[in-house]
Amino acid sequence: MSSPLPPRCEPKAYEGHWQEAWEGHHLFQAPPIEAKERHTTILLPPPNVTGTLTLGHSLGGTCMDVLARWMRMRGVPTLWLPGVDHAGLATQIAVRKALEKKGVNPVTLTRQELASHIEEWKKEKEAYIRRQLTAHGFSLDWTRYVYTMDPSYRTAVRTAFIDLYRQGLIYRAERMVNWDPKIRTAVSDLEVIPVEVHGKLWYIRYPFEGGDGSGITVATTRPETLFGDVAVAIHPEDERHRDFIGRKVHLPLTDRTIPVIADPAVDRTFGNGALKITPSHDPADLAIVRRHPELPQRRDVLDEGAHLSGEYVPEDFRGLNWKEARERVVERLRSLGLVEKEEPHLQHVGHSDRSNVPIEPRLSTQWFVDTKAMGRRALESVQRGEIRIHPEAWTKTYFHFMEHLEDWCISRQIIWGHEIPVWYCDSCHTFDAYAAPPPSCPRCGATTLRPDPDVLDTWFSSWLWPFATLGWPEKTRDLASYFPASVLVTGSDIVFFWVARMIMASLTFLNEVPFPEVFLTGILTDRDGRKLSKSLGNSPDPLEFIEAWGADAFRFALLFPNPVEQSGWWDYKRHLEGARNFITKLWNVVRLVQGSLRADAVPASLDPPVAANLFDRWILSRLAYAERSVVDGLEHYDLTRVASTLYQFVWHELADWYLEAQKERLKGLHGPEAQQQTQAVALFAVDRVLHLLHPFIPHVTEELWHAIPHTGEYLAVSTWPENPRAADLDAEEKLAVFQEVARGLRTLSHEAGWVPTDRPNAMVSPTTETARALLSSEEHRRLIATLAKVGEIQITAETGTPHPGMASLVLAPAEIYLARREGGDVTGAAMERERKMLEQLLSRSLARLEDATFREKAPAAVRAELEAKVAELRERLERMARHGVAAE
RNA sequence: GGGCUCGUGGUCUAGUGGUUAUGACGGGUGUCUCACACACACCAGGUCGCCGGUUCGAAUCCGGCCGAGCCCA
Repeated sequence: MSSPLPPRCEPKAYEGHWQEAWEGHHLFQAPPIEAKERHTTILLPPPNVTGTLTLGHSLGGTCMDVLARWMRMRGVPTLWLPGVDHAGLATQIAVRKALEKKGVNPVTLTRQELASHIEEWKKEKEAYIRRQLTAHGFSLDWTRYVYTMDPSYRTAVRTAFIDLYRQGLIYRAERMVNWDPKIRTAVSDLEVIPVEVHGKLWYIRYPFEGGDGSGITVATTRPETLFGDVAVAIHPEDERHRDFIGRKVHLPLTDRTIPVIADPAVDRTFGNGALKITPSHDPADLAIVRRHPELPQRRDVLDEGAHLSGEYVPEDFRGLNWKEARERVVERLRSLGLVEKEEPHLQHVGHSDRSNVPIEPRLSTQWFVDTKAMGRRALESVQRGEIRIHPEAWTKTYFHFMEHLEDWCISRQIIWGHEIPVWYCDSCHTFDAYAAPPPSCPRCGATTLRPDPDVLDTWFSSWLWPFATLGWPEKTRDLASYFPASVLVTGSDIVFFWVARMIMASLTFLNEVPFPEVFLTGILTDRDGRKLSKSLGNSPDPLEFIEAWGADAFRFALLFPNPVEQSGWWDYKRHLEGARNFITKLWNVVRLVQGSLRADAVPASLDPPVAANLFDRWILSRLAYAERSVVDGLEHYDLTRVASTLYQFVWHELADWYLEAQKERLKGLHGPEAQQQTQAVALFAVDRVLHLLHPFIPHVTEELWHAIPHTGEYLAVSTWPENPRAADLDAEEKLAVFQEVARGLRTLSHEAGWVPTDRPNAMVSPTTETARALLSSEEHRRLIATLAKVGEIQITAETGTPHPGMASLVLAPAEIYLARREGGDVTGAAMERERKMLEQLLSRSLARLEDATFREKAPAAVRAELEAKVAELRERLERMARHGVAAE
């Protein structure tokens, strides 16, 4: 027999204890299994070691833990593998910032020194992240922990690169790339965020060569790039400028002339319809010069840090950053009278996701992945249903993205990351990819090979996550048994960054989709709608919530009452209080049952005990319904619905009605036999509900399970109930009547101004067979009286009769009467409310029934149903009328 | 500019052709009833964004409008 539960639920008293016990007993270690054996693998998106976990991680992690624990309880070998991502650029930036704060100038550090600072940072964050994950109670297999820079993971990255390179799917090329001038690296298309900027549009006159000062006026938002202009372009059919085609204009502030050309890509509605062409600093301009081979194809005037530089820039402008340069250029043009007008201009300027500075389009030599073929396969695998995305609406977005996929720029000019495994030979001017540093050039034998100085985009390592974590390219046992994964749960913000690329990688390297199901959660934001992030400093630390409310309440609060897919502001207080209150309710439910157990109480078995009375039958029926609903919800990843079902069941069925009704029997007030029977059913219900809730709130359920009779060591690995039982409709119908009568009496009592201790006497006259049978039981009558806080309930066969001195209410199954309070007035408000509603309903129903087309076209069943309803309403209203509540 | 979502009581939300429109929070009133005031009981609060269509019947299906959000240019 267990010791009594403390009156209050104190998560701190047991959460850590169970976390240690679970891990100490290796409950979450995935067992070795055969290649095709049934299993569940859940992919934990590896958090970045850049920082620590945010609420978004808590949400996703909770969803995953629910699935993992559920499957484990069903006896399925389950792998949920933890790990962290080195997050190259993000981490490098974070460490540099931290160093600057400490007064260290990161620029003075060598590559090695900076790397060791980053390594130190990583160790610290890694430990904290692990603490955070553990504190949530996540059932991760820590024996398989992976870091994306582990030696084996390095091998995977290198193998993937070389493989694609050999197939010609990775290539090196000079392209217009998105250049981050602050960090001085290329970034991929996905890392460019369009930002609305209130800029200006300058109208600048480019005078005709040798002319009278007249010229063509171009409109530009970037006057500082003027030195890189190679032409002025107009639309070939633009009447305003057509005559100028072929003429030359003087490029202001220089001694050069450039031609006026015609190109259909020019937007006639922008400015005056004349466009300055700067091929080195604008992708659209580059496209135009490619169609005009007679023009210079390249004329760089901005360096890697977005400063004016190079031979085309006049001496006194060199070295200015783009902002200063813009001012200086405009000023000079103005003094020359070449600025015709300037107007405010709202534009979208691409900003770097990482450093938040405007992206400079820049011609640069980079490494790319050719995504055409793999993108197509990844698209088709979803089209064919080999991968299903939830919520389904995302499928369309995925298709749209995959249909417009561009090649992926994977080289980054930073130090933190996986090196590009390519070496250059300066003597024979060749390069190649190698698995290990080559001692000499295989072509010319030179021993002075130079490694590529760049590193790979972090996503080039994380896209291998589903299999690199299992040992690929080695043919490991884990890879054979636990790949592919069963499900991926992640935020909808990385569908393109990560999900799409993992699908491409798995199809490319293993010829298989990485997971059949993708479950996307919403993105939690702050009150202003900004995504929670460590760098913005707007994300609370999950540990704070766990500390204050307990891990279980925190987990439950993330899933309930709002749907997991919902993005937006998470109302902490409201959610956490609700979850805590629910857990307290559960605690007290178990405490009541446990506190009244007889010494002979035995653990619940898998089969339900024999029901001794109506309430037993009813709760077993409701429990069976809850179980079916929970399994159905879990199978459809509808975790919020499951949480809600369990909330309703525990609170409003088990606690509010079953335990209230059975309390006396449970406590032995009706003899040992009744007590024993009731306790068997109560224990069964409690045992079941603890199982059902365990995936959601593992700690408190484990704690409570150990406080009641149980078999087995841990609830975490106890057997999930899988024997669906049918509903007991007869019991449900009877209980509905029971509840209606009890509620009616409460309403009357409250209305008459009675307080619970008054116990006014009541009278009930049943009007249906069910009600008559139900109320013929002395025990039922007594229970209704107890639950409704009334005194004696007298049964009368008389109906439709007002009793002097009593307030009455006409319900469907019965008419109820309650003694009036001395001096209290009886308004009859409840009856009046009811009557109004019924009359409304009646007139609406009659209108439909009298409609000729309805009678002609509606199905017979619908008609019959409506007719029955009308008859019932009429009958009830008539009885009400006899109670003195006349129809208007 | 293109694409995708979504508009249901004060707030959040369930509900894909016939229901007395679900629940939670919040609000009001009463109660410390021996598991729980982190509770119990009762009550108030909705023309389901607007207009039109389909249908015997629309919160639900279709079209338009208005509004909000997300993604991609």
